[in-house]
Amino acid sequence: MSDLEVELPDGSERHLPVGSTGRDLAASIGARLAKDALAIDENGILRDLVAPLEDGARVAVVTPASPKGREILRHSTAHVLAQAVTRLWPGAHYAIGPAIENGFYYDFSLPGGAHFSDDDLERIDAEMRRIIKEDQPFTRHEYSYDEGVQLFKDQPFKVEIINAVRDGASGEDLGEVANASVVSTYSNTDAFVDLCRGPHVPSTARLGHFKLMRVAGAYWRGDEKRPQLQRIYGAAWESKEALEAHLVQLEEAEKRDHRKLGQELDLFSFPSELGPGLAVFHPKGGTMRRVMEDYSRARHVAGGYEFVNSPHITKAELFETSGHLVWFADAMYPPMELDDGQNYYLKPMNCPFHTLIYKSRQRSYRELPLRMFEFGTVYRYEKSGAVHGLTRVRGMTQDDAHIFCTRDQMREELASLLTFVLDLLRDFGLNDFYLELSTRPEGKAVGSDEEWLEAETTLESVARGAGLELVLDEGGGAFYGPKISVQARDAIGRTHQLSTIQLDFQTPQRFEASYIAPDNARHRPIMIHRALFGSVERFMAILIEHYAGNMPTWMSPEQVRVLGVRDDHDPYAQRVADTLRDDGVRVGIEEANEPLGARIRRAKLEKIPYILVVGDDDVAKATLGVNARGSNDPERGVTLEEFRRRLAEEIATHASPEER
RNA sequence: GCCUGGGUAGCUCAGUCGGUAGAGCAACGCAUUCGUAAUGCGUAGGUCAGGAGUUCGAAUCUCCUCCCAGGCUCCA
Repeated sequence: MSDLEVELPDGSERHLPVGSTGRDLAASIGARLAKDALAIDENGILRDLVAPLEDGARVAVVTPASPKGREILRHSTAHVLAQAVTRLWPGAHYAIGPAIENGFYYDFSLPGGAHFSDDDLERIDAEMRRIIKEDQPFTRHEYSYDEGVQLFKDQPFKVEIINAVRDGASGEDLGEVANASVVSTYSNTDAFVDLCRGPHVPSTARLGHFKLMRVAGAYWRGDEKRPQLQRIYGAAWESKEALEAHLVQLEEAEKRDHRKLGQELDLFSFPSELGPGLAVFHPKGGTMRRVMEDYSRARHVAGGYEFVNSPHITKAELFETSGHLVWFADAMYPPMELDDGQNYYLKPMNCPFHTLIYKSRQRSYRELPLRMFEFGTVYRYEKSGAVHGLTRVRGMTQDDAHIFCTRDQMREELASLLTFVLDLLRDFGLNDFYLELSTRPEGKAVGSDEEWLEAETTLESVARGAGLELVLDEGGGAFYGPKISVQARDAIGRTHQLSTIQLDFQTPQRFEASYIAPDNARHRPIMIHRALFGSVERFMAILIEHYAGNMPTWMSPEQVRVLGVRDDHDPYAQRVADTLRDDGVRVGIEEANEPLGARIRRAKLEKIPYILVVGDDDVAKATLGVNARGSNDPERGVTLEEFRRRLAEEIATHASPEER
């Protein structure tokens, strides 16, 4: 009897009878593995456990607690969701249902234009658990395209997918497709059949650690001109523990939500009188903001930037010249028409203003690079459904600068800029970065191919020179040029787009900006747009979430609060506070009208870095009781001098009390 | 902009069948003087998001508008 031979991940080889399957392989390795196995990875392609093995293949058995295993679990759970929905809503159309990070979703169109409600999730959940209990096998079948179309004649979305694949469209974004020439399906015991590339778990009994999370609208194939479908999101994991850990993590993220903390810590609010996406900063949030801005200003002074200012509104002419009214009008507030017939616009960007400053007189090559910085407040008419806390607003302040330089200077300027950016972000406590290169947006860009190519290749080589991971974002650039963006991972592993650096050959041309070079002729400068925080509001939101509201001491609105044990200690508490205030510390005091415990509790809830408790011993010996944020045992008898020294160092190094 | 779900005191939330509104915290007043996460008593606080409708009567039912959340689309 002839054998086939496969290679395992550890390099060993295994012989099995011809016709053996992944399941046979797993069984030959061990009973435990056979029980765990969900599918196999054969030469990098995932296949069902019951698929016959290929001679000479490199094979790995896929188990649940692995990235590939989870993907299969999630995808299979999505199929069970679709089956449950079709049982509960006969005639429902199902579209696509891929595995996603932490779970899965499936898109539906219900008969008669019905919609899911939150209550339906419970019914669907119960139906899914029934299907899982029925231990239905997932069985693969293959058909020709025509057979496939016939099979799914009542499922228009499936037919559209089959036709799109046959017509050579990219299958990637469709989530579930056939391979080059066959339409594959998976069916369960009853009438449910789904178009799918596979693989799936052997049986629904292998599933069950899932939770339906929410229902949402989603456009068919992500296109807002196409019909909107009903999407159900779910989380799915390999075990009860893993699912619960994920749900706990969601709760953690919720606790860090800057909108919640902004309310609790009295930092900012969104009065409904102002409208969506328009925030006001309260004194504490205002202090935090001032500290961030002051620090940024100081770094920019040191970095050779000039400080400029520009108004919030301007005649239409400026944005006609810049191209914004052609390319960016969707995101601009409608114009105000004035008596003289002029249209005035709120500015969505600062660059045209800075360009005018550049043009205000003739420039010499000796002035370049010329770096102009402004905390520029801009207004963008975001779609009402897009605004989100401080991270997506309609009025925001950018830490915006434009650098005018020669082509020869461009590369070096970009390289030093990247160092400048990363240093600044590190000073705010972010350390884990990668870069993203966004290239020319198809059909929405100005400038010649040569210019774009030069800009993109220059940016790419500078990005590579930074030694960080670089990810390509095809077509994600601005209409006037490509960009590098710095992405940062926060304390709980989420990534945020922060700084953007954009290269722009277009604006100087459109405004006919020039400089006189050593050859005594006019030359065109190039322009670099860059915002390091992105926007002050958004950056603050990210930091609040990164630190869960426990801001490093230098950024805390109130750094120290002094509490006397009894009211006859208040004068000493006041002297301590005065001394610290003279040191430049933001210090508060709460008089002894309430029990000490209550005052400490309040200060803790406000996340103040240091609570100083002073009583009889302290008055006698000029000492303090130091209760640091994050610590459970307060320190007694610290001299005022010692505390001042420690605090000054902590502030200077941007450290937090938790790090001590 | 679109889909789903929301909006009750400064905050977090109850409010039954349609019968004109309640708690805790916060605020304010008085008392309390205390060594590391909630002292006691009292007072005040509401156009139930706004408007229209149904009804003898609306926080509650219907419609419209505004705002919020989660998604989609878009994006810093």
